[in-house]
Amino acid sequence: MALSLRPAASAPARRRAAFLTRAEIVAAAAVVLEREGYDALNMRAVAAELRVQAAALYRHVASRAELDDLLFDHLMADCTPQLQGLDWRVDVAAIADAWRSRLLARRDATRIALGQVSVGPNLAPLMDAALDALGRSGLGDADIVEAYQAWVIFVHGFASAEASHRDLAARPQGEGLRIAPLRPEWAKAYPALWRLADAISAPAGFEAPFAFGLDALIAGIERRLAASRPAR
Amino acid sequence: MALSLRPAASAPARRRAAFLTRAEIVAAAAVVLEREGYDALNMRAVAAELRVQAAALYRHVASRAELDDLLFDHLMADCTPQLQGLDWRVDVAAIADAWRSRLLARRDATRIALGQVSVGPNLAPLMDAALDALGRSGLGDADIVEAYQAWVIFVHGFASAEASHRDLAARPQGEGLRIAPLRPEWAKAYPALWRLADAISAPAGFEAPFAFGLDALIAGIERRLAASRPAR
DNA sequence: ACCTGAACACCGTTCAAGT
DNA sequence: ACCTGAACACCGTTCAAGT
Repeated sequence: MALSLRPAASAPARRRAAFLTRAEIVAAAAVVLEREGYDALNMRAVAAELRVQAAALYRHVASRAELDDLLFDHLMADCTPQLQGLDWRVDVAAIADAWRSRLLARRDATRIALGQVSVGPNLAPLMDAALDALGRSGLGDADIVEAYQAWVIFVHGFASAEASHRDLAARPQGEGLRIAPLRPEWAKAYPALWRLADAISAPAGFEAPFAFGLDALIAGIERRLAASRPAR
Repeated sequence: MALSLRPAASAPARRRAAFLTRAEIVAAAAVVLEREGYDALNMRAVAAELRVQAAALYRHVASRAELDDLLFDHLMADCTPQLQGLDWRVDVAAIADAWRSRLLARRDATRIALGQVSVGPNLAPLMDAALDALGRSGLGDADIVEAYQAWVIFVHGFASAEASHRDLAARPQGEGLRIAPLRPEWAKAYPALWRLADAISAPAGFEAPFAFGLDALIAGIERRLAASRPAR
């Protein structure tokens, strides 16, 4: 092998000006995610974004799982909307809309959210706003927690379904093979499924069913309130 | 190297009696899943369960993703409950309960469901039963689809949350580090979160919030019905 | 203390060669 | 036609060695 004639053009990658930080790593992960998607997000890609070796990341984050945790919280930064603080129903709906919109606005955010369990500095104000709004309805603590669980599962579930439908629809055509090929012999056995299959696999939109579910949950809370204080 | 003195004791793994089949592969995948969990489910493990090389599987399934699809449908076999077919509300609730129970009864089923999009022979009757019951409410087709979407997302979302909470709680202690360590300085900034954090991270149970959400959705359908035929 | 270079175990997938 | 054996690319993670 001949020695390279060029000096140190692509040289030993001169040391970085400063040390790595967790925040820098998380921000780089967010860039990779937005640009290449979750399937391309890995420790080597994040390291390359920072012009660093993958092993260097482990000095600052414990594992890939922890990075995902930190990343998800990062994606939810400044998501809490301005609230009027008067009508709890309005606020609960506003937070749900903001949360859902953010999940859909950050590429593959719902795929990361799945393994997510910890509460970071960006998720905390969002959760607090939701719990506070639910509390202003007059519900007791146990009922607030129940309603919150149902509400947050609904918001995340809907965003996940919408995101994965959008991904599927955007496939190069042919990759979409995995989409339900309903079998002809089911026409008679499963008439309701047969009749509605197209509408289900290519829904007109997600706003309407989202609003339907959200309204139903809010109405459910109102009914519970009415039941708990029977007379006035 | 000396020749082995033992004859064909652990010999060339005598050929299988019959050819592999898709059904056999899916069943083996289900066995591995139940015994070792989703993290240990991979092509080599499924192949080993069948005493076959991993590459052999690709003659019968296109990819790991397709195997997951087939596996999920397999896990939902015979899940459709006996329905009275009279009151749609009762039936919608019964199907939701059966669906949720099955998701929770099959180890890591909710983790597979996430990528799931195709409709197999076991999912078809379940979906048909749900759509049929919703249709018996008197809703129009567009509304049936909306209600179904909200309903199925709620059922799957709840089962996912319950399963992942159960997994987390079952960790050897110490692995649970990823559970939200709320920061002390949040006590004042996020009082609602602070007050309810314990109840949220260690919910008393999932039956109650599940029933709450399900009732709310059914009540939401009733309200829509009432709105669409104002007088009788 | 922090990062590099090299390695290890693991996993989905392909492919030529056997039967 | 189906399966084996071997390989490839890839990924999370570890660790001794450099600075």
